[in-house]
Amino acid sequence: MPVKSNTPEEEALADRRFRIRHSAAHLLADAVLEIFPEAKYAIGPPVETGFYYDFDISRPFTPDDLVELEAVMKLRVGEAHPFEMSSVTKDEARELFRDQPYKQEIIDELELSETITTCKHGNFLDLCRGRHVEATSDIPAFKLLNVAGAYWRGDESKPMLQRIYGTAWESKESMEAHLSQLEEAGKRDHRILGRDLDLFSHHDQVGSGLILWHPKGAMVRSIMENHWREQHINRGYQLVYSPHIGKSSLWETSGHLDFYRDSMYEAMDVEGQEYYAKPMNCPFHVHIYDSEKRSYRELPIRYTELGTVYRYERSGVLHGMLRVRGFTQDDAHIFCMPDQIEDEIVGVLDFAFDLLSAYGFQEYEVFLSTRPEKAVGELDQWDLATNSLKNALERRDVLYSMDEGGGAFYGPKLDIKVRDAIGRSWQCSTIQFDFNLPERFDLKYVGSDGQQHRPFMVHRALFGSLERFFGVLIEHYGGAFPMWLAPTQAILIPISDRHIEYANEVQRELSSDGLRVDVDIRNERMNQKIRLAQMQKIPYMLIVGDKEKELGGVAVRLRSGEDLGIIKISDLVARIKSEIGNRE
RNA sequence: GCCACCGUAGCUCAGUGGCAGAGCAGCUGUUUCGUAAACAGCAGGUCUCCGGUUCAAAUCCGGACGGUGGCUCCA
Repeated sequence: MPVKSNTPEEEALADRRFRIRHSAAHLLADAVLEIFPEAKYAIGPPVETGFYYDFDISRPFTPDDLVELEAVMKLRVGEAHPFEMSSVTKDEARELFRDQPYKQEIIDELELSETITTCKHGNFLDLCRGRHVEATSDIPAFKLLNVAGAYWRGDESKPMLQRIYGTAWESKESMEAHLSQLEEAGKRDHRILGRDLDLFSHHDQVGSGLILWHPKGAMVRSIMENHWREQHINRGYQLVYSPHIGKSSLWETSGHLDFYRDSMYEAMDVEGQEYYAKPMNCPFHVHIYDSEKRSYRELPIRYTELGTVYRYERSGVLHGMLRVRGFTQDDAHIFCMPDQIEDEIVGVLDFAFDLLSAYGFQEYEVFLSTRPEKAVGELDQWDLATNSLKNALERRDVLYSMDEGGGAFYGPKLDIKVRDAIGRSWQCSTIQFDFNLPERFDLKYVGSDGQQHRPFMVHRALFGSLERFFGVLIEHYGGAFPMWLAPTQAILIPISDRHIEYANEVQRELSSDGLRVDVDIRNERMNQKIRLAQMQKIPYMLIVGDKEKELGGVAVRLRSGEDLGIIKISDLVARIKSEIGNRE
């Protein structure tokens, strides 16, 4: 279920790539200094599929500069300079990099006990802790890709540097494969498919980060929602609904106005009272819990809602459906007793993997985040919660990575990332403990001992948000939704006008079986109709002409291009229904 | 928000100071066709918006809004 750990061969390749990319970064800095001697160089690490290097330079780099820089780098590869590491003292390092303020800053932060190492190739020297290839000639393939601004140390109060991104590989073939994967990812871009398939749009006049769901996108969403709702009811969740706004006192009690205000929209005045658009659903669910005295016999209580929230996101971070300002979380809050926690977590894990696998996700990465420095709640509660997360993962044999100190201030959490059809990871599900809200709202239940107790509270979302998950799905499927999700499952293509009547007849029959079927009655040739259906990625094209009408069937073409020949209507219905049932 | 780039018809894009363009999509007609684009005609624009320079601005300058790639943050 989760991704497997690496074999020794994979580890060796990863190490080689690290060295190649790190070395390529040195070549880049070398080239930049050659062409722009006044440039200050900052840092240049290897990253997942390449490397980057940050520079402070009087004018931004242009695409033409990249071409020139690449040429210098190629020259260095040809010159076959060895990479030579040496150790220096802190004072020597300061002297070597006396004109380089960013290097000085790094040197200042190094402990005295640490060995400071430098790396030299040709005339270029960099502060560097190492792992390179032998010589500049050992970089078989690289390419500079783009330029972007990046804050020094990722801190927006610090100066903005110019970052050059590149990619580097152990062979030309691997690089070509990577570049064509980028191209493939480009073709799957949900923003483009969203328009081409008429799924959703944005409009200037509506506002950035706000989605308009068109009928086809809304059809897919409503199928997802129905399936989701059914699953939740089966698993003992209770559906709730809550409003989109709430009074300031609610957000004061919840603490959102203290801790989350930057992400909330300004208050609106209603008869002298301040109301806020909700950035989260939890305070409402908490009040439903608190609407009567709760007994231990009622627990666990699981409330769930497709709750639409509004969060202020800075304009630069908005991205299609993946990062928006108004979105619908598939939220749930579980209230339970300490001894129920572990089973609840196991239940959520099973649910998450089950739901995600319905969408064709088979590989996951799981991250467990523990207590940060600043946190609320008792230590023993944190331990109990963290251990129950660990135990649940172990009971289900799920491999996971630890993110020590990466939890929220109010509780530890589990995040699940899915791996999509072309190998990219997307954060979806999250399971978070909350020691803060039960305290702030003074939540209680009466235990078997007749005493008042504080319940544990767990937030969880499986899709994360419908907008984001839908965007991921579009890219995962490349727009070709499986039968159960396809907004149009089949399209009838009459060969000439005289076949329209029969096509309509077949459509009525298929529709009465609950299938989503259109008829292309445009005055166009069959080829044109097939072309449109192909581009719309409709699973089944049903061609009807004289032969089909006579035999009482349809000629079936799949979007893969496969021609199934003439099939009887009843057989077709059975076939489609079986695909829907299997979520193929 | 910050850095860079971009904004011309529904979409993709030409047009570097002198009459606003093409392909696809749309509409009308002709055609009635066997597995990825029939043919013809028509229509479609405040060149994102506001201001400035100029005899003259899609084009040059400033600002706003929107988008793209990153940074920070995150569902």
